[in-house]
Amino acid sequence: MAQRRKQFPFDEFESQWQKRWEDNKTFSVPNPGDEGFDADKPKYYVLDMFPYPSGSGLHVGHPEGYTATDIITRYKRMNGFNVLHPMGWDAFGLPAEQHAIKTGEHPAVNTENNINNFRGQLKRLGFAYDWDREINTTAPDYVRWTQWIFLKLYNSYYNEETQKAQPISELEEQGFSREDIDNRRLAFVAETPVNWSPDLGTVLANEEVEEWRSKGHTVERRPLRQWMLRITSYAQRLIDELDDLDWPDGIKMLQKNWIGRSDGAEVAFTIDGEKVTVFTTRPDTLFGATYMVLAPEHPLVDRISSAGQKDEIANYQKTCAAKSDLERTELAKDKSGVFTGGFAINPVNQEKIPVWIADYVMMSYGTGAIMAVPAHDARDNEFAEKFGIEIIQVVEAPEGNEDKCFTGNGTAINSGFLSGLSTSEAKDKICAWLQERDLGKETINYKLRDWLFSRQRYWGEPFPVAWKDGNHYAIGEDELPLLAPMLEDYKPTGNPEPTLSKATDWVELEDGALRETNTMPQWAGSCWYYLRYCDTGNTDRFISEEAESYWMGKNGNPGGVDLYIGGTEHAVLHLLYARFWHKVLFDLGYVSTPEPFHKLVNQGLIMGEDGQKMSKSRGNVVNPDEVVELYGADSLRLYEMFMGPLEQVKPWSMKGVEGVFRFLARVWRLAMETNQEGEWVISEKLTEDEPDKKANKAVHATIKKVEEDIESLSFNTAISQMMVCTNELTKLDQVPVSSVVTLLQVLNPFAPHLSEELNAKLAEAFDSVSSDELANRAWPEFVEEYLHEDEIEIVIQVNGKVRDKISVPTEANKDEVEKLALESEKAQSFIEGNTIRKVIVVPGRLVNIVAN
RNA sequence: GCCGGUGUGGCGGAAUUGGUAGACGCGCGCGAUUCAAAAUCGCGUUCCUUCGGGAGUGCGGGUUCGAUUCCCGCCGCCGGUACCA
Repeated sequence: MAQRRKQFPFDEFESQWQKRWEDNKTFSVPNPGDEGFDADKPKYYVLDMFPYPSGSGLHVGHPEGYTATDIITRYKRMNGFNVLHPMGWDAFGLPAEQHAIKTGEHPAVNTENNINNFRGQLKRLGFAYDWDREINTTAPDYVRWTQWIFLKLYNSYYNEETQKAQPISELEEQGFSREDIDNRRLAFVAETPVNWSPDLGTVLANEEVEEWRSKGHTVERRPLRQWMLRITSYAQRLIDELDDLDWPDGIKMLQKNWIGRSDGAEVAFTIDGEKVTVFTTRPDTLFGATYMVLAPEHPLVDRISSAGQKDEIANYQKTCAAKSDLERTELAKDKSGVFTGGFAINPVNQEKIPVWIADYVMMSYGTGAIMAVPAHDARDNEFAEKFGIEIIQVVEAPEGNEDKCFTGNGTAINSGFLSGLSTSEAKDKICAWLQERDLGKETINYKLRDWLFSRQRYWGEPFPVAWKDGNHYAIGEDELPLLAPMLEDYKPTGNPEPTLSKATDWVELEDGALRETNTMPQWAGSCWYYLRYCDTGNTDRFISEEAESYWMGKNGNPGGVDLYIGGTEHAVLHLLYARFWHKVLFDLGYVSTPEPFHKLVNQGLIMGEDGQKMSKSRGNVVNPDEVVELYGADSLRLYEMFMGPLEQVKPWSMKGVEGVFRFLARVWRLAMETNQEGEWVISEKLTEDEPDKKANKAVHATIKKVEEDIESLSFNTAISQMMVCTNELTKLDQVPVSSVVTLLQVLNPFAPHLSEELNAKLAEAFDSVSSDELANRAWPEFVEEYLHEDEIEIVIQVNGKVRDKISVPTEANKDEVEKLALESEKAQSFIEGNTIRKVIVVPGRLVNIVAN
């Protein structure tokens, strides 16, 4: 069977250019102090979310973001920036460990294989990464600094007065006890109810639970002693400091909601002389509190429940404890609860109200106790109706509101000294009243919990910590990295005992101390990788001061990573964790900005050809390798950028790939044609004559448009403009070489292989064409004059409807245009019989004649 | 439920501060080239039409000389979150 001739020989030249870039280190960028570093150039740091090198290799979603950053990288380089554009591997993770359990092969081996595969795939797409800066989170020289940063967290506390992290040694100097100090570390041990997954053999962070559950794993709540990171101290800063970031509003909102600030008050009730504090966001409704609810796990439940209720209470507590979170929320829409037999005194009116326990109140939020105001809270209302508890209205809704249970702002009624006040006035007044009597105070609560940081897996960074006599202590920085030992058997223990505990030789230290056997979660490595890229090989520091200050510093910029592109799935995980670590490092003086990522862009998901999410089971997965094989890397890159707006979700189309492939072939044929023997030779149509007006206009309009579109990340419209330009040039009988080369220059960031290849071929044939690589040249400047038209088309509307189009000199003034428009016969035929009321002239666009 | 996003031809998608709706690409149709096909090139392609025009950007209103764009009220789809007091 005859081989179908390729429209252009991408399979021959793409790999050659890739090799050349690699051999010449075309995209390596020196650091301050290095040879070849040009301090006069401004810096630009473009970052991709680095991939987890899975066994299945790259999918089409990866090149979407990576091509976008690649275009920016190449474009910024051409515009005189020192561009940092690195790539690496987020390589700790469960699949490699599962593989080890199955085969007995060390996870590092499997990880290495996967990385080699990923690297090869990325290189075949021609990305302009500085491969000298490649990092791997599992490499000892990386683990070393992850552990080092952990020790910074361990050895710091949050000073509430200065609102920043400070060295723990300050507390030692102030004579705090060991226990107090340990309780204030940013990395600390606590026994709390955690998310334990028996089949994964590890605990999970709140942020991770949903993901694993959706993959079919069970997750249950269980009290365990674990390492935690005090992210809650940063809750307010993590909200406030979002303001100056150039992030999508949606992502900011997601983070804010996740952190979940609510403003309210704590109010002290008394039960049998025992003080019980509740948290409420509506202290103004205190007069409407008709019962109180404690969380089933509330420590006071035992003491206050009456003898007659004890059994029922105990039963209910047992049922709740056995329920998973899922059952307690999604499945249990119905309210349940038990009366304790106890009564609480409402401080504002001394009313005795019944105290219940119910699982709609969570021990982990607020104080684990609420005052229930069934008239103005939907949940309390439902509960009160079910159990027949009194409902007292204390807020009058504004006119027109008919809600059965009004939860908005209104006017206080039946509320003693608050009656008649607006909700916000009443809040202020009651808070002041409570505060005066020492019965309560204004409080802010956050949904955010401290970050559960330990895992029971093998394939993660060990904690640089050991235990002796029940106390933990940090191992010396000089002992880092602390690497996990080889194991015969990587199987989880099946209970919360970490896998590493099997390595008894490793665990037991000479002085009788025992190593911590938990490991860090996969997030640890990604919390600071963007810093390591700045100074990859540094063996003295995680990042040098000079490198940090140049790449991450302000230098007249907003500071931090200038552009960060990745998927939305990390909105509340990686992006929140990394911001937290960065702020700690900032407080301790290691980095120069409070935020790591100045501008964030989320690329939209690429769906399958059927419009469904790509998945193996649906059989709609597109393999990028196959696309490269059939159409070349440039086609894949170009297609993914042409599909639609970067941030939008969009379906794949193989026909669409063919479309951009055809476009590239047209560009190719602008410069090349086949001779009698069927070989590619320089096109006869090319000329070294000066481009005429038409050619200049086409090319310079393209420079302008592509430039604007790259700046706004509107790659799809930039490509469409280049298509227009190519079509225009193709139509010419004589094609000016200089015009073609300029088109190749603006196309280069998008389709680097083809554009370089053609430029090289043209350079051989024409003296006027430089043989310098396009990648190293300056971005062309468009000439405004070439864009100028002598005549422009003006639309003539009558009563807002287009009736005619006329050509007028560009310089024509309003009156002239109006005059010409009124002379239009077509327009007149529509005006006939009516009087002209008004004529609107929009210069350069249209004339609208209003007549009736 | 709440929060966010989104809705434009047969399809992916374009449209400066409100100013020619449908750029560009796909698909489709017709033609050229060819022994034939592929590839390529050219033309056409929102719908309706009595060929004068008329309608049209999820639906219903409003502001305006003029609305895909601004305002009010609905509806659909996608994502996040879910008893957070």
